[in-house]
Amino acid sequence: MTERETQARENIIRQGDRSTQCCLVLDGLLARSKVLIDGTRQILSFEIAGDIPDLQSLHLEAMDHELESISPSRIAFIQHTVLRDLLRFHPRLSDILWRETLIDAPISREWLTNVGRRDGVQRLAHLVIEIWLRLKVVGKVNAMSFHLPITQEQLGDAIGLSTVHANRILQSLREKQLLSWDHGQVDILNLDALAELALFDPAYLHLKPALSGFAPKATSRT
Amino acid sequence: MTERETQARENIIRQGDRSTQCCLVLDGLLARSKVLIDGTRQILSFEIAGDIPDLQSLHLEAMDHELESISPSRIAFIQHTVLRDLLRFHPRLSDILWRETLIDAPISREWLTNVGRRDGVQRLAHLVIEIWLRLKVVGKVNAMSFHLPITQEQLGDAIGLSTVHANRILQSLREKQLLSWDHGQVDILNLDALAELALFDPAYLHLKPALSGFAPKATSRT
DNA sequence: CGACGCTTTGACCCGTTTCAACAATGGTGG
DNA sequence: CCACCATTGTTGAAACGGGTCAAAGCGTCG
Repeated sequence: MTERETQARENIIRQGDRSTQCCLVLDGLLARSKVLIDGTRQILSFEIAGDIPDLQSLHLEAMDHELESISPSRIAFIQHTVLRDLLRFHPRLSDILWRETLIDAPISREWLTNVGRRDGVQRLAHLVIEIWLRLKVVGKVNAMSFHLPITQEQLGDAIGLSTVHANRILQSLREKQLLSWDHGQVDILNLDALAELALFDPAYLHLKPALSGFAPKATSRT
Repeated sequence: MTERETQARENIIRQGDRSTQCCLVLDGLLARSKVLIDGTRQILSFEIAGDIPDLQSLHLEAMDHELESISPSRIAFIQHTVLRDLLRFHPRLSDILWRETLIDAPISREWLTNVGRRDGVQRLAHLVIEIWLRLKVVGKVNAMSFHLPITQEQLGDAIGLSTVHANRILQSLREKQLLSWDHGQVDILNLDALAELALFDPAYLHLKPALSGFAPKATSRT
């Protein structure tokens, strides 16, 4: 097991790579993304402390997407062989890691729904709440504020919008007094309104109930 | 283990359900989908013979999406308890099933990219090729033709478009002589052109190389 | 035959993209 | 310490893709 510091915008794993190790995010912010031949990019997820973005490489041969650092980060690498030995003798751990990889898919599906069926304002609101919740679970939020050092271009790539439009949507949410976003410092000013606007339902994150601490108004009357 | 025949448009598993069993598609066509509070729907994936759509329920408590039959289908149910007993004594099987669940995420990510970064024509082309390839692997295609009995409303829900626009895009692909689509009978008339148009790269399906039998022109010159 | 579900069409509207320019910021080297 | 350059954020105008609504074809089945 080795540890490493990355700079911002560093490529960690490339599409097509055949990994012999998994990486664990200790601190910082990474993103997984797909780059199409025409150069357009879709960010698939953000990876924060505690995430193991490429755990899938344990069973899938080639990486099907890129993994890059957004901000300077600290990551640990664990050899597949080591991990496999561990799993052989600790079946419980196997289940835990299996569950871990399972949560990838629900999040991707929610993002798919986000991009496919919500408009720009909703998409941004939804993303903000997701990140806030996930950061909260690992203790990286300060009440309603957190640090998300992404550019508006990256924001657009995450929610399937152009940079310019991402900017305009940010402004509209600021005008509505729903959030502030300045130099990567995000502040949720009205969580309930934001959640209702985004049609946010935290179920897809599969958090332990106690950790969620957030019962969205919008979905409680089903 | 029990077996069951479903009709078309039957709900198999509901969002929020806590399953005690997994289902295996023996024949037919199912879809997973999310329904937002405002009634809009996003289809997340199509499930064909050989798929185990809710294998995730083995480790995740509640379902985060719906599972419905599109056409009359045959499905088998296996109790979690039975499966868990099996896994305890056959660690190899555990790995195989783990790998199976892992492929969910890449497909969702590709769909996310599809909806987020491709235009309508590309989205439809991409979907058609994916289904064709997956059906081919399980021997359900006849050369370049296959059966995909979905309505244009469902098609729109899958690629994040309105029904009307899905219709118009279908027409444009027909006019370009790229495919024909009549009463659920799909015929790919020009695979290469379709793949290039869609920027299709089959890597995300994680098929064994021999099974793919398809090296898209568009990506081979990277 | 009539009803129903699905496909197709037209017209109009709106969200989003694109392009281009400009402002703010921060870092670099002279 | 300042001039310069590269990023990033912001704005406006015009164009376009896709959405919406409503009505009309079409096929199938009881």
